[in-house]
Amino acid sequence: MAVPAISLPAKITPSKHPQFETFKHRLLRIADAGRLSGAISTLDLMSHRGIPADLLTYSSLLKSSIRSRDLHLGKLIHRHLLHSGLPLDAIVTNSLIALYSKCGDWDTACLIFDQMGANRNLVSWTTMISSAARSNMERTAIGMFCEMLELGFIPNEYTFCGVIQACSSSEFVWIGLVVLGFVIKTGFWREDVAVGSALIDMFAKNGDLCSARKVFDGMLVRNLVVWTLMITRYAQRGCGEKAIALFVGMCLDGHEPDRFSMSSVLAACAEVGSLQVGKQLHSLAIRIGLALDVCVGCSLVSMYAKCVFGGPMDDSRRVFEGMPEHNVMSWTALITGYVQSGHDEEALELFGEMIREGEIQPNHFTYSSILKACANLSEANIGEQVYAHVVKSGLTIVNFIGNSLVTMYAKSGRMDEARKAFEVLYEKNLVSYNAIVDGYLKNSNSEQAFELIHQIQGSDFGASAFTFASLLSAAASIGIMGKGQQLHAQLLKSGFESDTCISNALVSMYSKCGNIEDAVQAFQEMEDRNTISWTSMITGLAKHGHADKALELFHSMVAAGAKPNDITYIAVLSACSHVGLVSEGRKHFQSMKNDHGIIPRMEHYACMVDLLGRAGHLEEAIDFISSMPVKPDALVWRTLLSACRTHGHTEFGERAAREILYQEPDDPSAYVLLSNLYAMGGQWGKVAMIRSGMKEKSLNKEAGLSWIETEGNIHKFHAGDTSHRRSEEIYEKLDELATEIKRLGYVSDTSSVLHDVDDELKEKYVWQHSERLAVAFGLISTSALKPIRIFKNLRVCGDCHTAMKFMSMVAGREIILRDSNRFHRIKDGNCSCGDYW
DNA sequence: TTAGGGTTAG
Repeated sequence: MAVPAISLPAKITPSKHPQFETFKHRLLRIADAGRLSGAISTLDLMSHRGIPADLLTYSSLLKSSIRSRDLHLGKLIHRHLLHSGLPLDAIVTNSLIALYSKCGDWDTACLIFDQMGANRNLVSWTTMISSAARSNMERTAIGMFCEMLELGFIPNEYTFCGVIQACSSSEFVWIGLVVLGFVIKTGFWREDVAVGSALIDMFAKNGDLCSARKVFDGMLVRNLVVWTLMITRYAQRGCGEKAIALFVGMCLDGHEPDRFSMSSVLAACAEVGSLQVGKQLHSLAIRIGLALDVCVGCSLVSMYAKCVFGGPMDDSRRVFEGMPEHNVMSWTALITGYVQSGHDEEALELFGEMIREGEIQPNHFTYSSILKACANLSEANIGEQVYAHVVKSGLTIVNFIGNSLVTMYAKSGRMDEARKAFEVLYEKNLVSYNAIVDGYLKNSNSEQAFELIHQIQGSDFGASAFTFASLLSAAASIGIMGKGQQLHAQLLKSGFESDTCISNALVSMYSKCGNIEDAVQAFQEMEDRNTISWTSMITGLAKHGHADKALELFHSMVAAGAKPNDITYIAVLSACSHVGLVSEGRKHFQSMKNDHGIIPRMEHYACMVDLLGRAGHLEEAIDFISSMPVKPDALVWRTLLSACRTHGHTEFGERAAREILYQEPDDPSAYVLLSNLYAMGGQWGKVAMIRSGMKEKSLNKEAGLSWIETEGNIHKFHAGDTSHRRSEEIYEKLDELATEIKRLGYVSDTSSVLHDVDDELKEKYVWQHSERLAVAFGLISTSALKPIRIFKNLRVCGDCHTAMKFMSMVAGREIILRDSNRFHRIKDGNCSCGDYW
């Protein structure tokens, strides 16, 4: 249908009415102050008295209604404009387009734009393109940009901003690169801050921080907004150190930080975990009068929470209490801080306080954090009560609340309920899938997990950098390297491979799948390394038993100026403990506190106990525990108990078990470790007592499970399993192996068998352990050239470890076993752990 | 007198 074009008047005759100037002045004042409700009555009064307003006034009023996104008032002004009978010029028509498109009435905007016909100018096109880009109609925006070019319009810096924004979506980045060619020719990217910002954002959103930085460095003019943008993107992409460095550069360049840049750099600082930098930023915020800003306040609360690593929340609390007013965000920031730093009970208390005060209603973020606290505490019952509140507030369709519910059930081991919550989710996203997959993995149901991973790949989430990172971590946790390699190949085509998060996920995937060589390669190929990259590599090397290389890499990390965090130190300490470098470990533990200001968490203390205990320094381990400034938790005692079991120290072992059971009376692992310890010493009476105690409490030892991937399928085995379709062949292979390795001198060590039964039966028990079934299956079903990769949910048993060394000799195959603790690379009768594990 | 860029909590 042809739409008649609006004809423009040759000249607008100015109003001659004596009161015109007075009213015009009043209207412009109203528009300036944004008090638009008065404008309509003034317009009414003017039309009543026969005083026409002019187009300039209407434009100002429209601009003001656009600024406040007030479509209702904008429409009233539009109606007045039509009644005035003034012939509309391009300027006021463009303002109308902007009004409707920015307020979400896209159809009306299009109608007005269509009616303009030949009178459309560059501003009309630009308005439409920018609005489409902002409303997630990237395809429309790009289509209009092309149409505009065909009509002969030359885009200016405003137009480029709009179209570049549209190209930020990963699907259209390739068009963005074509547009970049244009922009480079015009020089806009260097001279115009908005074009530069749009480009930086396009690259940053697609994970290419290097190109974003190149644009930033090439810009001739930089204002606070551009600096802030670059700082924010670094912070969001896990490059906290760079964000902080840039913030310093910004201040040196003479820009005083505002609430935006301050909030972002605080987030960066939280990510890096540097309390020292955080405190400096806090005092800067106080000096320049930003500390009382709500936004900055929230960032301070969460910065302190993240930087103390589970230590006291005093600083966060003080900032919160010093805030002049509280809103739902500040409450949520504090509650989330408590949850993130492991103070789940306090988080629940605070939530109760918030509800009791009743002035501020929790929102979806608050609920999500509280559900997480319930998950951590395995308090599914309280969680259900919280969820009742969610239902009442009508927030059930908020995706991540549903996800938190799934996580909560999954963490409490209630997988049926988790699955139900997952199935009824209003919208399933990757986080939902990750929550349920993770639940299945933790509860040893790899088939269900694997099936869901297939579903994820078949779904149309659209591959984003985040998708890849999640899929890689799913592949890593279950150990399906085939899937991980497929993802790696897809990544190379997708253009995400330069994303630091992705590269980190690749390093971790390869190392968790037992392929340390490819992990090292992925690490070496990285363009940008952050704390997580270094930490992942150090962890990988440590788990694979390359403690020397792990420590060497740690020194390179520090030399390269990257800042180790609490997790880095867990890797470093565990590297020392895996090879028994006791004094080196002690040194690192001191340096962590003294040189890097990292307050040790329970995990660090447990690492130290592990280091001392494994090396047989049990007395020192006990002394170390007594000297701890915080009350040792069950993890610390469990670590000691495990060391006592290794070294057969019954007295300390009993003490450790008492402490564990005092804190966690239903912990099956304490019973199992203790009964293993008694079994080692042949104290069968005590073993029987423990077992009957467990039976009374109906506690079950976590079942040992091993699995192996062949051609994308997971084959899972439990001890004595006969359910596999090739079970007969598997047992035949096992028998064959048994004969051969006994000839080579293998003698079965049955001390890990709990039962007081005769030796022959014990031998049968260990011989059918899940890891051996998996190895036998690997031998009959995989190529002789590749290593056999086995995964086990618990620690490998001593006898299986010995048997596998013999098996690697007779079969001439390398066996790579990942147990719950580390990797064992077994070749020609030797294991990379050096039998120290 | 019309068109463009940045912020906190999951």
